[in-house]
Amino acid sequence: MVGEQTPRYHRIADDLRGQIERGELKPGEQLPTEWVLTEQYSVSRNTVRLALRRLTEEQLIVAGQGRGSFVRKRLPRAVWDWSQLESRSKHTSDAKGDQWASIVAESGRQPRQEVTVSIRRPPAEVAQQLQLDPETALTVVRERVRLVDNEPYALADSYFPEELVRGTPLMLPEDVSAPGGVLASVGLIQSHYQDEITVRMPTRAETERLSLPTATPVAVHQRTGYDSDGRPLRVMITILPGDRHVIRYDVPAE
Amino acid sequence: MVGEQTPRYHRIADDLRGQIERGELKPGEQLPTEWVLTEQYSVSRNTVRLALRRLTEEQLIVAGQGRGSFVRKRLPRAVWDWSQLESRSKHTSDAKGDQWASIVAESGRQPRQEVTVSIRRPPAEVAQQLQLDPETALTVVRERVRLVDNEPYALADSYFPEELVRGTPLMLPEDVSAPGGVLASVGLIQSHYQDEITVRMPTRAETERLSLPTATPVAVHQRTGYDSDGRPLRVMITILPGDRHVIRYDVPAE
DNA sequence: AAGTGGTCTAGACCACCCA
DNA sequence: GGGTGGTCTAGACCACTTC
Repeated sequence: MVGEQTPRYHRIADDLRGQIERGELKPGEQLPTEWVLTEQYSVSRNTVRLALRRLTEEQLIVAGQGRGSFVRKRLPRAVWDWSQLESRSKHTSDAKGDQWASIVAESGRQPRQEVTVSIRRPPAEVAQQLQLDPETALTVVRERVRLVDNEPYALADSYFPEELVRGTPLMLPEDVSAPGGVLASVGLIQSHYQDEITVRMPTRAETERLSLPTATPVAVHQRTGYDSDGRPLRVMITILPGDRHVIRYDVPAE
Repeated sequence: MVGEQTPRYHRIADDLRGQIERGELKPGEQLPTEWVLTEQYSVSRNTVRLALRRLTEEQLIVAGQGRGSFVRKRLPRAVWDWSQLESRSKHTSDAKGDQWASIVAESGRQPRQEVTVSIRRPPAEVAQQLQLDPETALTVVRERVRLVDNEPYALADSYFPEELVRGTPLMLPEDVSAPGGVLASVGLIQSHYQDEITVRMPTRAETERLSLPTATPVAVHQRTGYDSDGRPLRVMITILPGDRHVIRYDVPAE
């Protein structure tokens, strides 16, 4: 009853995927319930669930306990231009808030940030980037949840060496975005960034904080800012859900 | 028998994850078989499989039919510096091959590329980037599989407007990497790139071509090259498995 | 041939959402 | 309260790897 060429749940997934791609199942529309699919395909419920899991992993559907499974709405992705973000000249016309908030506001949606500030020993990776001793050094950590229309959109955690920002407004749990970045407001000028982007599945904590659908990968964007002497001033780690973001860079060829 | 606070398979996954993180299960080591885990935790095999699937999605283990489940070896990720890649000045000492091949060779491993060339109508997204009519335009497509020690590592597909490269060596299915990039060798100078990075789960075709473990996300890196007049010359789309790569950029702050 | 993970069945109760 | 997906059981046979 089992061994054909391809597993049954593959073929069920292929069939449903085709219906979605051909538009017979439209974005936002509810799929048949698992029980109905069980009857339609004459298989057990577990087999149906394997097929649905496959589609979930492909970002085609989302399931909610007690609600049903739905064809996923493809939101337009937000574009973050990291070669422009935090550029001083781009902020002359917009002294309040950062580029992210501006972009969101322009598209008619409500940006908001929740900020918490603490002083902590940094994670090993951050300590290395900041050239600090991971055993003894302290960092001021600004953890931000960026929300659009009250939906969590990204996590952005910044780490500053504690000695650099002691006694500055950076240590207040408020939105201190400013022209040239928050560091410029306390007299520290970043002249150069190094960005590193990695891709992975989210941790469970990130899944919760970002309300991520199952099997949504995230980009981890780590930006280290240096002053003109090459001294690291800050590490910012941004968690960008893959379904909501495009990362852009403009690069001169020489 | 069921409803505690957290599902059983969560706690089994947490337990095994802890063993891996504490080093009690070492990279490369085989996990107990599903049958043994069934007895150890006094649960059914399906519950064990749910726990193992969780760890698979977190990239901690890999399973092979007929072989067993193993703690994943964390390969050092390859760093691609896209603000340096294809820079002409960086190639003076290395006339043969691109920066990617150089980096791999320096780490003592064998780089190799498989190239196939065809002339095709471009996908809609590429046509838009190249400012071509998707109905009529033709592009020369160079599809590359980049391998390290004969293991597939990344896919890199380049699209050139057919009229720009007609009759040049670009249309030969050989490795034509050259100082300043392949386009420079036929007299076309890219003065500026626009890069866009997105994150998603791989398609089934990509999973096969890259031999990806289950639930490995990929970064899609799309680079559009422009000449000094702002005319697009090329689109390169690179598929980077998340477990093997770091994308790096150096960005001047102003 | 033995052992492993992959697929599949036919049930059951639980947790959550919505009318 | 009724319906949905989430978790779980106790079996079975298949496909692949290894010996």
